[in-house]
Amino acid sequence: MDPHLLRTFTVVARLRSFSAAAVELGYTQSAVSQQVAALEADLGVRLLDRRPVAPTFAGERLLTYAGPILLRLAAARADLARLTAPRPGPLRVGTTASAAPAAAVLAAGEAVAGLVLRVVARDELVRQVATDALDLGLLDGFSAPNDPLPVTELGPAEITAYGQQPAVVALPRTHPLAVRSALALADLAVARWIDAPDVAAPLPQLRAAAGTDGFRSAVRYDGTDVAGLLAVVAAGHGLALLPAGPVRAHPELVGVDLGEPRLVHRVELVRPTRGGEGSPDRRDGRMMKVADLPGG
Amino acid sequence: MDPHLLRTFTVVARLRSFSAAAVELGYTQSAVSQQVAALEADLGVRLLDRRPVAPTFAGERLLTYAGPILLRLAAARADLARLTAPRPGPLRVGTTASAAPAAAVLAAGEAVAGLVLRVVARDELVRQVATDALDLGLLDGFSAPNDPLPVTELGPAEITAYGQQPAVVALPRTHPLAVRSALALADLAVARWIDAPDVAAPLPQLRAAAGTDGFRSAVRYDGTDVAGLLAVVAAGHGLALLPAGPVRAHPELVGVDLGEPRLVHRVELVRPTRGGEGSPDRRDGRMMKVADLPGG
DNA sequence: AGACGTTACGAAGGGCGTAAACATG
DNA sequence: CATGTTTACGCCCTTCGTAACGTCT
Repeated sequence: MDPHLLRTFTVVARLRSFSAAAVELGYTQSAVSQQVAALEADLGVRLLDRRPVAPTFAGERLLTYAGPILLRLAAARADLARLTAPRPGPLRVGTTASAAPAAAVLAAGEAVAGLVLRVVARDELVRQVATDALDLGLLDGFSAPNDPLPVTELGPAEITAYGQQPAVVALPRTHPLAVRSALALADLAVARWIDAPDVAAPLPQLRAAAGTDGFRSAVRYDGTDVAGLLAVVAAGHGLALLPAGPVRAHPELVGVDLGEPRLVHRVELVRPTRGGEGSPDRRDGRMMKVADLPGG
Repeated sequence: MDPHLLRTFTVVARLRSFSAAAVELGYTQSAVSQQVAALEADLGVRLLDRRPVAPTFAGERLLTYAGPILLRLAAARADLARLTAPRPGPLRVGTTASAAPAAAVLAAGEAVAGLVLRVVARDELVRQVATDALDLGLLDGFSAPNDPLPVTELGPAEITAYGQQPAVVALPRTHPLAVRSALALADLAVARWIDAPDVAAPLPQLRAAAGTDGFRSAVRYDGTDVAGLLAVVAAGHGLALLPAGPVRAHPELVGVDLGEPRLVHRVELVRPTRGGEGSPDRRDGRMMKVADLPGG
């Protein structure tokens, strides 16, 4: 299973075309055809249906492996390259949207020879730090207090807690529950929620944390900015679990604390391991107490 | 970065000899030398010191990537092979030592055309299920209630909660704390502990969960059986955090519940994904409520 | 001198491109 | 018939083994 073939296969599957893949990869169409045939012969399974081109079931399955494998290969190469020649140029910091305020603070302290701040999606962030497209990443998410965020490990990367703040249920001031001082998550399962996976706590995670079904939503918010979502909540379209900071700063909203299970909004720092050897035991290193962040 | 070269490199690094690696891999010494040279040329770094043969710093680094990459490649191949031809023969169930009782129960229900029960280490278990050396695995560990155990993902494997039981602090009956009905983990940081990472909750995990240092130990227990460790605790060598079942069954020991942070002993079922496509969202699927197991 | 890794060289195999054949709508 | 994939074939490059050559103890 040559990574070369694997890569070609993934491109063909993505573009759903041998010829388009050939162009993207700089091969002839014939070569691509041969590579796919070779991979299929090696594995003894048909991976792609032709005309129209689409992955078979086995092909879909292989795709779930191929991505991580190719990513790790790239990460390994990038890591070794970093060891030999230190990169010149500005510090490239990546951040997920909701961690951007934390990134700004961090960058203010570190900025020396220029700075590039780039807002990227969660998966992209880890990928880019691993492949040396970023020097540093800030990742946000929701978890139990002092619990690490789930991050797919790609090699010896250091992931350290950077800060956390309480997560609160965002409610319009006029909402009947807005007067309460605390709310149990399970009691909110029947409420109407806004599905905003990139900003608020994802609804599946709420279901898991509460151990119940529910948390249904009629409104989906696909943006990455808090301000927009806050407006949607204020308009009464539904609830959302958000970092306390921005909710409390909004004039028309109330942020109500969660009783058990408590959740926090957490920011973690991702960076390539520098001095030490091997990957640190993530479980040990990350469940420590961390300073609470002030603003969102 | 051909996996072939990667594999050769890891073998040379492990055996610390080009010639021995050549024998193990079925190549000539010359070929091994050329492969290593090719890999070094490709990456632009010296990976091995010669005479004596030992990985350089960059080599050590590469080794941390190579293992997972080669494992995933093997897992992918095994997975696709499983899709095409269903394996004949007995059901091969692997289990970590402390999950063996659960495995026995499970096996009793499933046994049809023979059964092989194999006790293996934690890492081996996941590895063997991924590479189709096992059909099924039972994995144990300690975590917060209803929290998944941390398992390195190797592909679309289904990891489901199988059961859990409270974790208790094992104390000799004569111990001053044995009369308490519950104990806070943080208060036990100064006690003497037994370091038994394969049976009891690992001390680093306790430190992490309590958010404090401490949990020092003078005695280490390297076995995988609970009975032996229970005897060591009964002899007064120190404390250990263990599943409630076996502790309560021991005549000379008392098991005291934990206050916050509460911990449970958990058993999870690992098996290759059957019908569905892609890997299920682990975070969603696994934080569900699970039945409590009776015995340990 | 002996053990072990490297280098030189020739043979076999694999992989790519060109071009012709083939399938599908 | 047009578009797009596969097959045939020749060339080149890679990689292995044999064997001669360093080099360290």
